[in-house]
Amino acid sequence: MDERVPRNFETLRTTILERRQSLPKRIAQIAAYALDNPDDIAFGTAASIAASAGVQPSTLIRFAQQFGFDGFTSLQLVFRERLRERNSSYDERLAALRAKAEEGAGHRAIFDGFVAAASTSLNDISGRLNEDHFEAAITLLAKAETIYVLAKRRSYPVASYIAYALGKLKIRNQLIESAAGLNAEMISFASSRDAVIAISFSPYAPATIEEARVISEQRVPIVAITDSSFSPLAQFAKVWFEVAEADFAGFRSLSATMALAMALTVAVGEKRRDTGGKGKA
Amino acid sequence: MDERVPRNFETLRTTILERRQSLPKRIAQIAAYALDNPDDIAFGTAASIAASAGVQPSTLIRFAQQFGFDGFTSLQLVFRERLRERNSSYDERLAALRAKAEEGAGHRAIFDGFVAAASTSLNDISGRLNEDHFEAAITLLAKAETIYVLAKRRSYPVASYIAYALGKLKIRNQLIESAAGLNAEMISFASSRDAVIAISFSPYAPATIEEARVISEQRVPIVAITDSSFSPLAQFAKVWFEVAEADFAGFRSLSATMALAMALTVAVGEKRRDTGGKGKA
DNA sequence: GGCAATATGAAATAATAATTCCAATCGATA
DNA sequence: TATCGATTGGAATTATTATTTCATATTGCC
Repeated sequence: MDERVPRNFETLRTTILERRQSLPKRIAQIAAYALDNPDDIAFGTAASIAASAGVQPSTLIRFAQQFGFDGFTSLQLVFRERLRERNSSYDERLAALRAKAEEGAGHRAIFDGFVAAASTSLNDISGRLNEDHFEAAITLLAKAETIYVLAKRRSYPVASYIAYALGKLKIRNQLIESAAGLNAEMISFASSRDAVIAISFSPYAPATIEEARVISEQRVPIVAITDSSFSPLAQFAKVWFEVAEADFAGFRSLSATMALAMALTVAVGEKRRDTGGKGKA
Repeated sequence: MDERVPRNFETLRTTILERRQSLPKRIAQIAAYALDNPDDIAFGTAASIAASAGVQPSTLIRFAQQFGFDGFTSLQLVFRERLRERNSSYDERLAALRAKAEEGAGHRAIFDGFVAAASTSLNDISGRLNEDHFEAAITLLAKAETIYVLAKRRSYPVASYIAYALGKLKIRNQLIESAAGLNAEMISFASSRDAVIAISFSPYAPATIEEARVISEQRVPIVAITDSSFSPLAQFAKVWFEVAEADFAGFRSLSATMALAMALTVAVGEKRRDTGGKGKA
């Protein structure tokens, strides 16, 4: 009999499929599990995998031996190698986009650069959102009578979209935008029954920070979206989110911030509907 | 001080980079190794990693503790999780996000939904951009003395970002935004030596359409970003782009539009620099 | 230059995990 | 249905690996 040890995942896979019919019941069970959950094999321990697959650890070892390995450990190496090698197509594509963009191949490259930056940012935030903070922010905002939205300059587009969406959801809101002197007055109306969404990224617009400070002194709770824990916004905020946006050509993406902002807004709208109407519960 | 344990790789990475300067020598050595060889951390044993990084295993554990983990094992989990996630292909991940979002599993699902919508839109536009149109638009805008930016409601955030970016690039521009009656007057100043970027999606804001009509009658060339060839904007435009944004919970993403807008803006800036300054060549 | 606090190395120990072993069960065959 | 060989479960054993400890070195500070 041909007693080659499958050195790579594909060979192993083929071998397993070939012999599938003639395998003992429990061994076949593991075989199926292994092909369905290769990541678990790569990371798990013999005991944990065996439990997930519904067999005994010893059976797992028999499975490995059946296919010419000398134990579970060497079988596992194949599954780990696979993970190392299989560089995700997504990241490759992104890297390619970025590379093309960076070598400056015309205007198309600029476009690719911005698409790549946006994708990267989204990808990033998707794994990074702190759910507790998210829930806390929603709860806080859902209770507010009026939601003030505070952002300048680069962050202003996000604020204006939040204001638009809040309006559509019939949630009372006030955009604090004007570069003129009306802000101070607007802010002075805010009370602890209201709430603020403040957005600012480095270099932080001084006006945003100052207004956030004033408003926090009025005991209005603040939800901040910013870019690091050292952000001056963070210290005034009840809840804050760290969003790392990738940049291109000196302009940072807004896609992650936008996605977070939209999610917050819609979630607040939903929560209000559930708890029956606006204002403090 | 807020001593959160970085639960995902990106957060950890950021934290490491932030503290890099203040870390003890050997710890820093491991930090560098970890960021350079994340796969090794994911798969190796404490001893093997320590050897590769040129330190003692105990130092590796101290490194983990320094960052809030209770030992090497829990640190390693972060590196493993990263591999797991990286490895699912882009489309798989998107599908998973969307599925989770659609089965309505709480607020987190809302967030996932918006991230998925944004990613989808970006993915879409990336393969779809017409390069000739793109070049034409850039040429047209680069020649303009003043670039007027025209958008309301949902599209307004994009317009405001364009205006911000144009400003940063020192390109004269005028945002036509006010809901009050000043727009007509503003528009009346525009001439054929200027240009317009107009953005509108169904349901098209009547004001945008009307203003586009008027301005096109003044022979001001228009670059439009809209959502279909039936868009009333398209008929007034010299060049127009079709952008299909995915939506979630009734709110469409803006990510593709944003990326296109940024690319246009920056490309125009670049073209102007190349052809020596602003205005008509 | 001396002292305290911090960092490091190396080995001992504790924990965890893989493997082996043996008894029990199952299944085919006569 | 009795029997043999193959298969399986579960605990015992062995191995590997993480963690702790403690002595030593280094650094920062007065």
